[in-house]
Amino acid sequence: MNLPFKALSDPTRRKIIMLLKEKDLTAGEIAEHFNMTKPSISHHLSILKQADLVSDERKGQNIYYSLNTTVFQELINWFFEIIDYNEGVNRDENR
Amino acid sequence: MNLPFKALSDPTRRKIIMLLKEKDLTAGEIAEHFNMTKPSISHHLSILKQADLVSDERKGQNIYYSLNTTVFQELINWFFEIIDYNEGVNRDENR
DNA sequence: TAGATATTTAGACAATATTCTAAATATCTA
DNA sequence: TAGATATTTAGAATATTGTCTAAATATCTA
Repeated sequence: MNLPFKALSDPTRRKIIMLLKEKDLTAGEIAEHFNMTKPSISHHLSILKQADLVSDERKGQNIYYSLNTTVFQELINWFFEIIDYNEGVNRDENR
Repeated sequence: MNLPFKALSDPTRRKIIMLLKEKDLTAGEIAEHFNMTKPSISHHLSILKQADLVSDERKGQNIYYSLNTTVFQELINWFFEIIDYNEGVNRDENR
């Protein structure tokens, strides 16, 4: 749970996530949205990948990035725990 | 939205949140749970406070810290947007 | 009011993170 | 296979963050 939180702590990476929410994009297309070099964006993508928040797939010369919703679900569960949301969720208290 | 994400990126601060989820605690009681000096914990508390994730209230010599669920709700909404959860939420698509 | 307790503030230092340029790797196409 | 395009890797510079010690502030009580 540490890597995803670290990954989300940077605004550039959160913006990348917002872009990928709309549709899958190549590393180059992502870079176009930022005032930053491609190696820097590549580094951010690598951190998102390590955190398992995105996945990548090469198609010819391009590498397409896409969102990995699984870890986001886990994060949402973490937050629910904080605010003690427990309707419909398996919890000892409900048994 | 930047401060809360930054605040949550540190494991010590997330552990503090987990402690406060159970009950309000003084700065000293919080510090007892960590292998770290009190000034360091105080600094972490200050970051959580700036991010509006916790609030503090002095009672005599002690300062009690407690969780501020509002910002957590906003964070959950941010995550819902990512995974495109939109039941019961006001969205253009539903109009 | 002096001393004890709880906590924060200030300032320094080391560890991490972000960004850059230059170079390397992978793939496509003429 | 040579050159073009897309992307990553390596390494360095700078900025930010986390932690510490020492000192300051606030409150309580004898």
